[in-house]
Amino acid sequence: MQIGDLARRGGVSIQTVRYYERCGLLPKPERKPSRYRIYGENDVYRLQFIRHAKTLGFTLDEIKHILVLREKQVCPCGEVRRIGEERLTQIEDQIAELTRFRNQLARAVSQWRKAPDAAPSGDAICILIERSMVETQKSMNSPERKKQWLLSKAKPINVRTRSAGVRSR
Amino acid sequence: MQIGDLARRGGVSIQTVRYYERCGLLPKPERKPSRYRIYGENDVYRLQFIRHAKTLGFTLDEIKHILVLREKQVCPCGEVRRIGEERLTQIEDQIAELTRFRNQLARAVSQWRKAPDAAPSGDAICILIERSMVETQKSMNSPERKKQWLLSKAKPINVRTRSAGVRSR
DNA sequence: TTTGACTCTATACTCGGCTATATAGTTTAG
DNA sequence: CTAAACTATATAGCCGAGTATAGAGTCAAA
Repeated sequence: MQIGDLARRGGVSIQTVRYYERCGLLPKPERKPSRYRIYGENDVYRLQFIRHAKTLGFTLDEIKHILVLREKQVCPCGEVRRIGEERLTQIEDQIAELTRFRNQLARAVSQWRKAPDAAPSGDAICILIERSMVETQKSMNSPERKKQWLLSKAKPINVRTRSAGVRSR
Repeated sequence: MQIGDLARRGGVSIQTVRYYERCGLLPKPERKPSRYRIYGENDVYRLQFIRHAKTLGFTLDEIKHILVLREKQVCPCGEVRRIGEERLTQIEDQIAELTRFRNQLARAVSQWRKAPDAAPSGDAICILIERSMVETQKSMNSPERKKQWLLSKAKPINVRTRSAGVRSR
């Protein structure tokens, strides 16, 4: 099996396969005399594993860590549980934060719906925003910044950007 | 007023002020003969406006657009409303998506809590993840990818990274 | 044999909003 | 006068997970 087949079956692009190899997520494969990479079924499986771990919110670094443990014959279950719990907490924090944000924005927007347009005058830039500035400034307590876990998961399988045979330009 | 004072009063770093100028969010200021930038009160106000629009989820591009309208004496209220509604919808979509994700992950994690560790064997990589693979694969409908509005707002005023006078190294 | 499909490496670019560094000139307090 | 504190420009880097491009080599069918 060569790289294109692996990419198709693994649901990623060819560049992604090579990228994963560079990152150490896929092992350096054997090569034909032409230097073409040769893959087997276990590589397909590994790609699917990576894909699934990604849908569970694991970063590539974390997945790599798990794969390395596995290669050292060490059971990765503990790590997996730990990361899972951690990610769950982060997601919940993020939802809470987004919800607070949504409420603040919703309050502003609902007032904007009622408010009439105002011609620009003086130093003012946009009275809608400026009004909501005054209103929210009291309640603007900024929580300290945490690392964000931007839903990397939503990305849906990423089925080959451009199908084979379409030459660029 | 020179750049450091503006930055302090506007709650951003000096580099950010210059960055905003490059981006067209702040006008090119007058200069002293030494080429030092000179600012006035309206620049402080403008910075605060930008900061506040950012907390409402506006991107710098959108804020710039509003400021440009304002400079052309066009009332930006319509745009502001439109962007506000749009951002609100996006945030709500994002919360919904994150919540779905949270549920999926929570299901997996709660099973991992109960499951015993398993020594690595055969082709398997991590049975915890692999098990949740089989279980969720049926329900894995991947919604098409939308632009994310990663809570740019949480960033809390960004009060000068390094206080004046502390030299690097 | 030639065309088209495939693959190779290396490098740069994407997104957004900054931040950091190097090097040089200016201003102010003691 | 000198040293600290400030400012200037230009350029590169960060984060994550890839994507894009250039230029070259390989392989199979008609």
